[in-house]
Amino acid sequence: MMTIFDVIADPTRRIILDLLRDRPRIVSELVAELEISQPGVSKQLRILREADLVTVQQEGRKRLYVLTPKPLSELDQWLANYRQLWEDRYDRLDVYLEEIKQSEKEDSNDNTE
Amino acid sequence: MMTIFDVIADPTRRIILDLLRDRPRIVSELVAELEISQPGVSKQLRILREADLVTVQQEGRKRLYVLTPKPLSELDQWLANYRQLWEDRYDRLDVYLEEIKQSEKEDSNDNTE
DNA sequence: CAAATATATAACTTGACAGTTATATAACTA
DNA sequence: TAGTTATATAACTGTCAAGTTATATATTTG
Repeated sequence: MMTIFDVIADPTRRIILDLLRDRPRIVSELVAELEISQPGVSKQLRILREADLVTVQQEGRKRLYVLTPKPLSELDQWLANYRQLWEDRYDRLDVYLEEIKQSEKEDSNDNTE
Repeated sequence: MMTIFDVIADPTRRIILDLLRDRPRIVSELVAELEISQPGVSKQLRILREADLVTVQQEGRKRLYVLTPKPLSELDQWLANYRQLWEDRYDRLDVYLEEIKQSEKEDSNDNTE
């Protein structure tokens, strides 16, 4: 099965999600925007459906795809563990070590021989 | 080249990031935690390096890997476009449509024959 | 210096997945 | 009902990346 990480890794699927963020779309609209074949689009839509990132509304012979973004919150939760780290950058070991690395780089000029 | 989406899509790399979130580690420590070979770990570390998600500190013959989480903010920015959508769920078209879908499902019980 | 340790790189294999074309299914229309 | 439109599914192909083993590189130690 595909994790949410796998699902959003694909650029085509991200484009679809971004399009649906604006408004729901029928398949042919998505096909028009994406530069791949109609079956290719349907294939990605199936994956998005199985990940519960979209739902479908039958409209006669058309199908309206609607964004249901809730599963993205899982990604958000994972990210939350890191958010703090990149936000307050000043009392962190990694920054400290990077500074060391920088000064060592500057030193290492005379070692070249 | 690999996008940040590709980088975090791999479960091994996510484990490495999560381990480094706790504290910096030398390669052999990471190898001990992950169930793949040492070269396999080194390969993923290279990808994390190229994505600027980690930096290395040479410590004698050991190498200390340190998390530098800033590139994850790109992912965060992408997510930000959706966060609002799953948070306020009550005036959204998608929820409305999902309710319709639900009641239609309940109706379709008598069609089974 | 030789042996041992720590890590990286090279070459290779394999599996998965995105895209393709061809076809099926279903709904509307003349 | 026959034809057309809209979408999905099936079968196939090619690419790519994750892991492997073997080897190279670099550092420490006796």
